[in-house]
Amino acid sequence: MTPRTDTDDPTERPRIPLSRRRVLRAAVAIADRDGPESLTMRGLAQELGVEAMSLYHHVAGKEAVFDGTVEVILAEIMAAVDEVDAPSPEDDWRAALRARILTAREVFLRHRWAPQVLESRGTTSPDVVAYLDGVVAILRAGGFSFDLAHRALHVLGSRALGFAQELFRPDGAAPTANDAAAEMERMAGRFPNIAGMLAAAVHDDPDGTLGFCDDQFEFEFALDLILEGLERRRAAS
Amino acid sequence: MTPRTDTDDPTERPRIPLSRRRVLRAAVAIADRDGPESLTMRGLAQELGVEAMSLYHHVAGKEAVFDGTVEVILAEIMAAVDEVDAPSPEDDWRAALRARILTAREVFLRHRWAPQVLESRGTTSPDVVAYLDGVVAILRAGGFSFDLAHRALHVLGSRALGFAQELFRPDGAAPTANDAAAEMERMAGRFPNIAGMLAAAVHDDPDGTLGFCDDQFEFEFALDLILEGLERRRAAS
DNA sequence: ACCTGAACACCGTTCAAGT
DNA sequence: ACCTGAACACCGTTCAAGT
Repeated sequence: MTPRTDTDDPTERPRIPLSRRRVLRAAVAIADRDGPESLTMRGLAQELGVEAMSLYHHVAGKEAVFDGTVEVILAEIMAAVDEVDAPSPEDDWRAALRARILTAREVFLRHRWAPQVLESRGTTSPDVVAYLDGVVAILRAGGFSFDLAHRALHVLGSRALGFAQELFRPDGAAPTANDAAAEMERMAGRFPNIAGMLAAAVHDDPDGTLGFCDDQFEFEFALDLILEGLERRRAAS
Repeated sequence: MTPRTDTDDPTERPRIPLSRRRVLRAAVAIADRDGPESLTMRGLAQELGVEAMSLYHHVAGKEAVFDGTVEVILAEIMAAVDEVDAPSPEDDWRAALRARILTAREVFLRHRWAPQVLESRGTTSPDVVAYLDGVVAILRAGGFSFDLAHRALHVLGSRALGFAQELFRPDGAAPTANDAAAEMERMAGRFPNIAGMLAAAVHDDPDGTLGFCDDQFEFEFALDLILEGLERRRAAS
């Protein structure tokens, strides 16, 4: 007898042995498709054609799986920032840092669930530290003291990794223009200033193709404002 | 027979009827004490001396409970900002906004779990919109166009509510000075720039009483940098 | 060494029944 | 109207057993 089994069924793929790497990649795939709240050990096992208990030979538990997905995302970021060609930080630290951050951002745009999972981790992963080490390297090359670089990390916060807290999230409701108009009417009473802001934005973009906010534009506006403030303090120091 | 039961046991408090308000206050109390991950419907019921199923007469389910805790926190913030006496925004929008934000921050410092729960809500609660309406009101009084006010909300992000993404969270490990030194040694190899930054910070604060970061100082530094950048753009507009 | 089935101790929630 | 007990359909995880 050959060691191969199930030869009668050609649809059965030869079994690839389970590994930590395969488990984590499957976890990222599930989060990409259904969101992180849909990630269960049983579902993850099913995705891999295996029983749930087999996972525990490769990861410590569910929390370790989430830690692992952050690892995968950060690795993707590190690979991306390594390839981008930006000005040397000695010549133009702002352009160098800007390029790094916007490159990292692209990865998070492909994995929109990742910020929430990253923030939910109790402790700072070494991969995040490694990424931030590169940020500090750029600042140092640009003439920052360690102290001012430290300030800079705090000012940037999650923006250093390319994402920002959005307090204003799309409602998802208001599918028709009429609903939107009714919603606006209601808001004008309770929230006159927000309503005025919304009206002004709609005026600038009458088709509303962008929705209320162009996230990329807002992100870059905020980033440039911060980089300018940091450069001002660096020059004064 | 009187309707009162259990008169034999004087420790049994007369039963206060359950209400949405009581349920949500108990939920906040549990989150304050044990963290939001420890909040379960069964535990919440026990805290209220009731069966789990009774809760469903006052809240739709667990997600509604979390929505409700955000409501409670935002109400606390609104009460706090109403009482603070700050410069009129017409005279000094920066001072007025700064005072509002630092007041909101105090509430989050009393409920450190709240940012994560607030961010986990899929949609923007009306209470957050009400708070931001006040922020926009200050900006408008300070001479901002609706458009620039919109930019400002995005730049501030969660900082408008008084909290910021901290990517660098205290490890909790390294309880002894020796452990910390060993940790530093290890970091110097993999993360030379972060390690240098850490060393510089320790040098400035040899007792290490503040830990690595003085959060309040960093928050205000970042806030002031942003307010300055916004004022510059307002003046130029 | 790697995988599994059955079981345990939890969850949120439904439902029919009590008062 | 408000509360409850039993039950259902899930979880993550342990353990002893298989190969």
